[in-house]
Amino acid sequence: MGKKSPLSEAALELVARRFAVLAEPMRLRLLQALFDGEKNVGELVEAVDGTQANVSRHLQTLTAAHVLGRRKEGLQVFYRIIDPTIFKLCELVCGSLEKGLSRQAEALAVE
Amino acid sequence: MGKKSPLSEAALELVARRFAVLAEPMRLRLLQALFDGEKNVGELVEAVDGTQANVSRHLQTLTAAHVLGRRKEGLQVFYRIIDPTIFKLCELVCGSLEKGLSRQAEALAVE
DNA sequence: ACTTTATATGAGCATATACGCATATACTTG
DNA sequence: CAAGTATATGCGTATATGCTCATATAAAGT
Repeated sequence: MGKKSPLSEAALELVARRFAVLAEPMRLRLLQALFDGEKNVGELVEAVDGTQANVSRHLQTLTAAHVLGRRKEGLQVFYRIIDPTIFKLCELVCGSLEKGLSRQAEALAVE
Repeated sequence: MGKKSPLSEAALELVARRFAVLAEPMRLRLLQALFDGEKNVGELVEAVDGTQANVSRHLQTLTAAHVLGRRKEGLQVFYRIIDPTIFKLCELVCGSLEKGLSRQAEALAVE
């Protein structure tokens, strides 16, 4: 597949949707909590300090987007990251933000 | 800087904000139009087939997020991508989506 | 100074979505 | 089958944001 052809409108909406899934602090906290492996909902609720209902909803969103995988074991449901690009995406953005912050730091130092 | 420490709430909001900036089809179209170099607003309006007002707003959003840079030349304003991570971010997401699509294609073929 | 051209912005409307509360569903155990 | 536990979901509300129309600003030419 080529790299230069412009994406169709439908493809752009998929890309946008993907970024939107990552555009919520609570969902990022969930992903962060899952960085070191699978957890069940109860553990996640505690890890991110949210309500059960809200955490559950965000987990649905991430699962529907194929970012997370779901595994049921008795009463509990375990979630895990199944999209390996998530790690790199977060690294890239964090790196970019660090540069931005050091830029700001410089500006403050100068003035 | 370490790679494993959990991000603060403030940092997570910055990361989320960054993803949110990329979570709109129109802004992605603008970025796509700028992939091969700087363009002025008029050219962008035509390239993405939007209204001047709307394009201008999205350009402000992207500029405020330090994704785009601005250069004024007479009556015209030229925008360009100044954040090099944008390219990699889009590549990663597109790659991930392609996998998703081929997964869907397989599923269709099987059933 | 007036007009024209390029870009930005204020106001209002429509839509999306995050959150909380309550309740439903699914599974286990007695 | 009743009760308890873990997770999901319907509903209402508040907030954010994208879009359009109209208008404002800024720079250039006459």
